[in-house]
Amino acid sequence: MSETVIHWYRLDLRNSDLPAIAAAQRDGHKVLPVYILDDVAAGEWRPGGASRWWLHHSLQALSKAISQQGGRLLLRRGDSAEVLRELSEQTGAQTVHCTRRYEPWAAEQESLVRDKLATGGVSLKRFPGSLLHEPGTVLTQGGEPFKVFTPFWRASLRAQTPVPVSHGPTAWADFSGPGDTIEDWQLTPRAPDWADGWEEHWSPGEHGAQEALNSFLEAPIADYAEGRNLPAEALTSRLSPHLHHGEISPRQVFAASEALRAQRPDWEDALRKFQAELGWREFSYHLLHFFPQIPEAPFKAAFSKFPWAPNSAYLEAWQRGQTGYPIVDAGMRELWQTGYMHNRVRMVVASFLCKHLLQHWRHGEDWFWDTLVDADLASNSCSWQWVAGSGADASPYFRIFNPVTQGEKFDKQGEYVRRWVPELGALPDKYLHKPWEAPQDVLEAASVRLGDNYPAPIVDHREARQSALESYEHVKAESN
DNA sequence: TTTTGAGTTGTTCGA
DNA sequence: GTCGAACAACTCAAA
Repeated sequence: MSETVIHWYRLDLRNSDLPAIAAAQRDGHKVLPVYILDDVAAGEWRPGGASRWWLHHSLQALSKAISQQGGRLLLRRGDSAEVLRELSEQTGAQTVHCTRRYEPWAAEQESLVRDKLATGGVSLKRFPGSLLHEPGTVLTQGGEPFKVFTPFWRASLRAQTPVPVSHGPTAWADFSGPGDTIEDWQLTPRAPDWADGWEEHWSPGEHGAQEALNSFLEAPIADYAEGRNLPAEALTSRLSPHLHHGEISPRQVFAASEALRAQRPDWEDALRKFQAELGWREFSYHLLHFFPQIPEAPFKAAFSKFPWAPNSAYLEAWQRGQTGYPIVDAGMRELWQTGYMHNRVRMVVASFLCKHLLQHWRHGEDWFWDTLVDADLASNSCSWQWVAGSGADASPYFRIFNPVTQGEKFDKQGEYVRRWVPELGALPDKYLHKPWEAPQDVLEAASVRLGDNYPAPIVDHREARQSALESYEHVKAESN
């Protein structure tokens, strides 16, 4: 008689390349799938608004896929350890499987669950599945964690090539006990529904993830090396929310890119660059594992003395896309309207918040956490620290993005700015990224009234750059 | 242990 | 308009 194993779904919302499920199949067990909404355990880092919208749709997709295979995804809310204990009691399951997570709170949660289950003689088995290499397996020759990306990624590429595990259809267990419906959880916004229309931008779920990968590798990859910097173009993979929720695994993405690399030597450069983006995700998780303070405190201690200049009006102008710098405002509005922002623009807006406005990177981290559909603790916190200069292998302090130059370089025709900042739509290209330099008659012809229907720049670039450089001098003095 | 080479994504200035 | 150098010095990783 086959045993029942509980699969505790978390950020592994798929049914392929899932070692935890593969193991249950191998042993001939039936699988009872459960997802538990446990906001208390996650605390401050429970999913933000945009992520909850994604989670809602991703769980719907997973639930549908499992039903089509004759199973039922059980939804429960509450303390994970308690829910799992109760379920194992009700079903007689001796084992709970899960895919390992690496956030400090989640690692802690796994220990608590393991201990609680153990009191009833039930064991928790944790499996890999969300990374190419488990943290701790890629180390320097001295056995230390890498703190620089390039050597880390080179060592990762030298390590055994990660290959997806294949498994067949799962034998889902019957269970008729009570469960919530996804609607009960009210994960999507109402009044106002700020996510209205997002279904047009995204297809959450395993199927959507595979489609995104396939269509990316079919064509956009060819121009990726350069094209990935152009925010108006659809030349990035947009896989980040799928990867975050585990609808596709990095091993599947890596394997697909390796297969293509063997076929298309002319895409070598583009594919290597794309793989390196998976590398940054790996590096962030690796850093979070070894330095669990990263979401809260500067990686470089000297930065705890950085003279941030809190200013809620600046912060709010940035959040609302009202800084008067078109490329910054376009990015912040894309974020608010779609739950996403192009990578190039993320760097520009982040640099602007930290360096031009001298607002603490944690404000940016919090805002992105709430508004991004791909909000991921590891990537988000490591990337904010990278921009701020306080992180591992961080951007040098004197690297301060000029929002005008960035706009003119990567959004030459102004297509991106016009899409998200329509009030500037009629300005000629020449002034689109710096409307304050346009002659009065040009502004009038374009119906742009600075300080009225579009803000004047809230800070002067040259002055802001100067004071940022001076602030960093302060950090340097502190570290001596 | 010491030394050496290298380090995601930029900007500004002056020739 | 284009190009190279300076920016400022430090830490990391490997030889």
